[in-house]
Amino acid sequence: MNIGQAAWRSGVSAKMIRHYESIGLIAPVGRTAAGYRIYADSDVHTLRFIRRARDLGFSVDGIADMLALWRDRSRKSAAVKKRALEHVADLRRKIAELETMARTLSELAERCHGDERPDCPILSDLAAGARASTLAHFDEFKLKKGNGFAPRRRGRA
Amino acid sequence: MNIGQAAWRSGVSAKMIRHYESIGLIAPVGRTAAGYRIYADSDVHTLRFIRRARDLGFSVDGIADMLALWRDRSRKSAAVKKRALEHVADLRRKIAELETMARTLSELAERCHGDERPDCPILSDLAAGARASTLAHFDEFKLKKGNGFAPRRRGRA
DNA sequence: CCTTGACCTTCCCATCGTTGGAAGCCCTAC
DNA sequence: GTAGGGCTTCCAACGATGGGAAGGTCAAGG
Repeated sequence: MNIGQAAWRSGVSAKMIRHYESIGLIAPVGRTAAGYRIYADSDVHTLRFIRRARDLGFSVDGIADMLALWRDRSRKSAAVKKRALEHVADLRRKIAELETMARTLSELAERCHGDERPDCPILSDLAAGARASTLAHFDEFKLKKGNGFAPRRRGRA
Repeated sequence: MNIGQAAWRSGVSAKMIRHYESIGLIAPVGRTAAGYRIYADSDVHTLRFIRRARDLGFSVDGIADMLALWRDRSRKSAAVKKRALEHVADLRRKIAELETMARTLSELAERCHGDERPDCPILSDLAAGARASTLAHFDEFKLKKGNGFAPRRRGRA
């Protein structure tokens, strides 16, 4: 079958199939005399695997790992589980991050009148700026710069 | 002060300050004869506002909106609240998405022995592929393609 | 005076996953 | 044989950020 049908059957767009081939996630498939890519059912199967992994939020690298494990019939399920749990941990981290944002922002919004008046704790918070999360970067910065960086007087700033 | 100190004080990297200027999020600042950008305390204040908004997950467009509201002293707090709550809704959507992934994946991982044996429900699930989330695309696809697209026989695929 | 080193400038490239478009060939149905 | 779709490749963009090169500038110190 052509790439269009493979895309349709797998749920991976033709565009992405070509992309995945170009970055080496999937091996190049055969071509017709005219240069059209030819896909077999097994290729569609692989593409569905990829689609499903993508839906679970795996990165391309992660998908590559999972694909390799899938194809390795002597794999240990421990290896698969490990990968999966690492990914779950990543997801949880991300979720916690977003949760913090959402919580902070809805707390601020709750305290906002939301009427005709201009005063609003949301803007006040943003304007105040220097708070916990915003202060963290000072350390990052000092660390990143190899330190010895602190409030030394800068030229004629 | 120079860009480096403005970056240090605001928590926005010099790189990003230049970037924000180039995309019009912040107005171009004055320059010395040598072309160095010159920042005032008020600029640092604006940069901190941006930094804080970014920490709350606002996109550049969102930040631009918030900045405009901040500067508009006749704004209605309702407008600010609306924007903020829209963003919270976006965050919640994202969180729900990630939650679904994490939950699915940890359920699968829970059922995985995680030992020397090769069989693993995680890989089985990925390989099965065609399930709820993965089937959704058929509709998307048909819709996107203007329909009348269904299983019509394709040439000699 | 000249060097050193930290700073600044612009410009290009990379990331990550995905989509869009353009130009042009191929295939099939009518 | 022509219209229309599908296929090909290549180039670009999104969002936010970082890395680095090549070169100008500034302050301090020998």
